[in-house]
Amino acid sequence: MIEEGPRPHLRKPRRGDLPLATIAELAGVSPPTVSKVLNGRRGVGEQTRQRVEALLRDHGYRRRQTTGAALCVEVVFHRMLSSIAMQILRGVQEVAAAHDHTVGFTDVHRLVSAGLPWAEQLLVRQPTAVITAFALVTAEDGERFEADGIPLVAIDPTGDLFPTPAVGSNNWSGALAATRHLLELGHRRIGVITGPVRDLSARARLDGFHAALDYAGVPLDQSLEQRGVFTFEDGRDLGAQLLARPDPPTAVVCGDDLQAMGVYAAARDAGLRIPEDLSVVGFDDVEQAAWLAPPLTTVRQPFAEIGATAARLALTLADGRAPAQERYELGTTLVVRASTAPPSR
Amino acid sequence: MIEEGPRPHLRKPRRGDLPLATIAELAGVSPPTVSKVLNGRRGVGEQTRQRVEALLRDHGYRRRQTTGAALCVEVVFHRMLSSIAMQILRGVQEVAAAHDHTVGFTDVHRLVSAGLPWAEQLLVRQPTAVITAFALVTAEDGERFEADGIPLVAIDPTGDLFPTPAVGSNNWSGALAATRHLLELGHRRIGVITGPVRDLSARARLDGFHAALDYAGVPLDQSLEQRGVFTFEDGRDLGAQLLARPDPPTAVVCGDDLQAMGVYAAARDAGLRIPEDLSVVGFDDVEQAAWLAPPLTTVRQPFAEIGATAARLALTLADGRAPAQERYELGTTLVVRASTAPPSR
DNA sequence: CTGAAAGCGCTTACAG
DNA sequence: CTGAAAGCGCTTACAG
Repeated sequence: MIEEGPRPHLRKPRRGDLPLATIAELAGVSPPTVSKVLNGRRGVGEQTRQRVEALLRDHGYRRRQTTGAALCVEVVFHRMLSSIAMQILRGVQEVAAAHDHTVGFTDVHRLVSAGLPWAEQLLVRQPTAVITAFALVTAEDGERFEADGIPLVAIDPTGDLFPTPAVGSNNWSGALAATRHLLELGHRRIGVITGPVRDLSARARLDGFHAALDYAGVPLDQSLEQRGVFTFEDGRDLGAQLLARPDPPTAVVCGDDLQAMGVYAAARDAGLRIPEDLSVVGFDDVEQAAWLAPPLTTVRQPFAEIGATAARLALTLADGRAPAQERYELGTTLVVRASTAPPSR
Repeated sequence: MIEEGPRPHLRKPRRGDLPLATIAELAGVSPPTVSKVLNGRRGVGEQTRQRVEALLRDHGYRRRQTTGAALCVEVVFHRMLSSIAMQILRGVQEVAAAHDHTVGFTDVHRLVSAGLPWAEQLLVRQPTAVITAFALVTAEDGERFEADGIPLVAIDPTGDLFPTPAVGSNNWSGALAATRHLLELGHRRIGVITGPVRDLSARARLDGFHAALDYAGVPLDQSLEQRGVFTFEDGRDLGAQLLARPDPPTAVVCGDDLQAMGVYAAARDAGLRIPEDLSVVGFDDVEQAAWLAPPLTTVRQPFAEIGATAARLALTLADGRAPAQERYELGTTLVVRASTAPPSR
């Protein structure tokens, strides 16, 4: 790095641009006196203190000479649905604040899309710990953090290719509960729209769906299974395909709430009423789920608690202590609202 | 603060717990050699380097001895609607990253509710700048940051009681455009649901609404004006009151999209179709607005650009440069979707 | 309250 | 590649 002199347009150079001795000279006092003022020590005359303080401020000096890295937990997202990301951030923040840490936020979407090394950015800052809430963490990324002694905790990781501490929720059980709910209502032709099944969470949900059918002795109809990504558009388009079949399903289990909203749109376009003509179940329980018409039956993930657990785990590891466990899978809850009813046929 | 010795349960003491000279002794080398390794200088044998690196790592030392405060822009929220907060954060982050800054996130809801001084938390961290995206900043808060030389930029501030640099959007024009759109469709009985009119933004929207009626020569009917807060529930409840009137409005202008969603619910409950029986206009253009049935006509606020502008302003001030202006009001856009149509009567 | 002197921890420049 | 010596910037302990 090239050493730059103070840039002329700066009124306030960064702290340290001028040695403390120069400040002392400018103030007409000795270096020890400036040092005392800077560190809030007693034993400096009020006038002297004010003169020195003004100079320190003008030159960008700040109280509390922090010598260590920032006490900060970094959370990394990759274009996660905003309301979910926010809940996770709140959970992280609550725990971090209790440990005198602040929370840093990064959305690495563009970096990752461009194939750039997102980890470097975070390493420069040297946070106490890093929590990733997106899937694309490689073993190499993990090693970079390991080498710097910064613990990395993954929220809902795609793969378990390398042994990162991780926090997620019980996707399999959630999908099982959702599907059982439909079976108990009497549905037998149940469609499913999944997220990318390479993701552990999407795969676990699909498996839970299959398991419920299996337990109930309902044969699996592969033609009622649609795979897509976690978007409104895929819910709408794949939902429309299911509903356009000669023998359409009477209910649809969705990979997440966004897809469920898409299915609502597809049902409207097909002239079907929910839940009279079609039952719909989502996954996540985002805030809007309760505001839909009809309010959406869905599987709640405890996002704030996931964030809080990830933060606790990360800070425990940063402390060099052994955590109770390195992998947490928090419970999901079926929230029954008005989008599910017995089939009319 | 009491000086603590290293806690026995810590495997990795914080950097600086041990002087570099001790590491040198443990490694059987001289302090200069350790210094070279620590700073990545050349001229150290490979074996020596590895031995020293291992020791440094074990004792929590980290490369890049950062002596300054973290290069970080802090964004402070107060329970802001998550999808909006996220868009703002993304805008801030883009600009911050371009200036080698990271973004810190704080939701001060609990602190503010408890009457605790939220500013102190941020001052400890000594960020380059602070951006507040909530209303409750007092002149005293402003002075605290001023005293520490940390610029404070407010997003969409409630009041202009003290002269903080601020970034918002043109609420008045937006509401004017929304109301004109309804007038052009032929509506004459137009209801309005507002946010707390103490807030500048809510007040500006109400004034824009009034102005549009005024220009069109449509007399103002005070009984069609409902005041509440920016929530789904208030939209639903106040919307229901409007619709229950003997002479209900044929259209409703809402304070934000959340209230508009509430009005959708109220219309459903009243057996009214949107837009055939009732036109609805929102404000904000949150992501879900396009997914509603019918998709919501609303006024878009450029949240990401607001965040980016706030970050640019904050970093310019932190640099000690004079910004082009200290107050920015970005343009809003009417997005016409399917929730508005000519009145049936 | 104030500062000359000593000290601390790290880095730099240079000799081997 | 390595380290004794000098140096730098700040702080501490103490004398006035």
